[in-house]
Amino acid sequence: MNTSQLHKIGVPDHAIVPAIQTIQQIKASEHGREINVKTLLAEVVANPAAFVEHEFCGALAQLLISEPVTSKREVPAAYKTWGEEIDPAAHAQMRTACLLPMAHGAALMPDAHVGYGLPIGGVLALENAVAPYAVGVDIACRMKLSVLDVPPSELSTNFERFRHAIEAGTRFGVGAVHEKPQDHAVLDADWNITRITREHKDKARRQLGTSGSGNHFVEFGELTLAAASPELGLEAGTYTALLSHSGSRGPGAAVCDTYSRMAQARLPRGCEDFGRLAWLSLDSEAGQEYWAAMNLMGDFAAANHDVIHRLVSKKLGGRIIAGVENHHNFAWKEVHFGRELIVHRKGATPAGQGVLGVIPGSMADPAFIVKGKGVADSYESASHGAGRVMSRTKARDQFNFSKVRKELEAKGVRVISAGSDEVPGVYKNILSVMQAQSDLVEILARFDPRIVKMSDDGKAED
DNA sequence: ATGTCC
Repeated sequence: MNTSQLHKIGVPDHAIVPAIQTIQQIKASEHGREINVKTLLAEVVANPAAFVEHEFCGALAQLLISEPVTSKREVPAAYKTWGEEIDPAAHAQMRTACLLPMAHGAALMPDAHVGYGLPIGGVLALENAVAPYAVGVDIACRMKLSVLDVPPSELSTNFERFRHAIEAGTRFGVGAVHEKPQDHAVLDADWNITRITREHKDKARRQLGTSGSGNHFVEFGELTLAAASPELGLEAGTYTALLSHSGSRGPGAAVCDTYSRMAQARLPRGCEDFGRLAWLSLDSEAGQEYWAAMNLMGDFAAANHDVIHRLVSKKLGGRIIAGVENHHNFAWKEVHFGRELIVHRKGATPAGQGVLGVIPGSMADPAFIVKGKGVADSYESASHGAGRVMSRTKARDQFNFSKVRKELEAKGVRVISAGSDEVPGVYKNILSVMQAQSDLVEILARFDPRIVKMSDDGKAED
């Protein structure tokens, strides 16, 4: 039996080596070949007390019984909150996260709402451990904005040209792929670092350049700079820009699922009820594997946006003259308060001193290019958007998209497609959210959406 | 947010 088979029958990390030694002793013994070691070890794991006198399994059983209890923190780590009117359930999730044994601290962004394990809009700093659901299902869900050398006046006069560029350049929906697979250097990376990335490489190839579902979008809009920006390399003025919101699609979801299951199965005694907040030590093999796979998914998600922008700008016949991009579901090794920490941002924008990012509002409201101020208490983070105020199911009951579409057209926003669960009314006011984090980020430019495409299957969660 | 092997 190998390590992963032993994990599968419930042998904890610290008992793997003794378990292998036990198997070797059994196999070397007189009747060893007649014994089904897998069944035997499973019985020992299930009820170690019954095996303490066992000829071969006694030592292993004793080790399993004396398995140390890992204590939750007695007092939760502190976290600071930006913004008002955050769901008490999101605060409850954050307090639970702050009880993790290796929690250093956390922060809640003004767009926070309930998610699996950690709230979306949550920042969590752990010591030497990574929690897959504190990164999120969509590993490296991210934003990319490209400024194009196309006059912005075209946005209102030439809808068909922009619509065609989006429709031809990307694909929407759960499971969406490009019929003609695209290529990118990320496919030359080593996808054999883990079994799950190896098995998803072909799907990654087919999904390069796709936008998925839920809150993901591709849109054209008008970018306004009130002043020249040396950071962006642009003069004051208005520009046509392309903005996309997508992530690591199927491969990233598979990585999260695989390693979160593994982490949950290995929660130590005393910590079983952390559920989806389960973590992997970076000293463990599984932790190292997740870290490597997560980083590959970061590169894949960036490549995904690269391909979207390459294809859409080519179909449009425009040239990219400037741009900004950032992950907002990811974990980084960073130094804060003089310590190296694993900073998880799940629906949070990196906002270190001088770091650029994009924070979108909704299809009817502006997105902002921001520059971080490096505030320590937020672990140098900001929100990743406006934040939902309404569940998707409630939104689908409450809104009729064809009616909303007309209202949006009156405001100068043309929607190619979208679901009723993504109408502007399901989001907080982005201007209030930006106000609530004005100490965290400075606004460099404003992007007003004009031509929007989202998935219309409206089934996914963010 | 994903895809249909808990």
